[in-house]
Amino acid sequence: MAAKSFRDRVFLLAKQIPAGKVATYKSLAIAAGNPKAGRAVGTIMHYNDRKKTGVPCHRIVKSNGDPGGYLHGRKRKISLLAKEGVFFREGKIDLSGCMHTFR
DNA sequence: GGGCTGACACTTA
DNA sequence: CTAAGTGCCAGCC
Repeated sequence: MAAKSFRDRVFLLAKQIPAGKVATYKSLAIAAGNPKAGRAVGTIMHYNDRKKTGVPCHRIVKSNGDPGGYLHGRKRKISLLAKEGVFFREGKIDLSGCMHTFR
């Protein structure tokens, strides 16, 4: 029962992200196999929340360090990340020390 | 099956 | 540096 769609791969990768770390939509898209599917990753997350998939979608941020969006509210996402140990830089996420690398 | 939408990324001004 | 526009992809109706 291998992954069927892009969506499945993205979720599996997102689940691998440990607390206190974050991955960019771009990184996820690349890890999933499509470096240009950054927008698709965001779309997928929007139609699938943590309650349904069990994926910590709040750990996914934009490539420029911006928190991006969240179906519960961007502020909620920032709060969760901060509690998990992610460092923030003037409202932006410190990717320099929290960017998770897939392998 | 086709068309619209969208939690992005990149380039140019 | 910021702002705006364009291009990309997958998912959903």
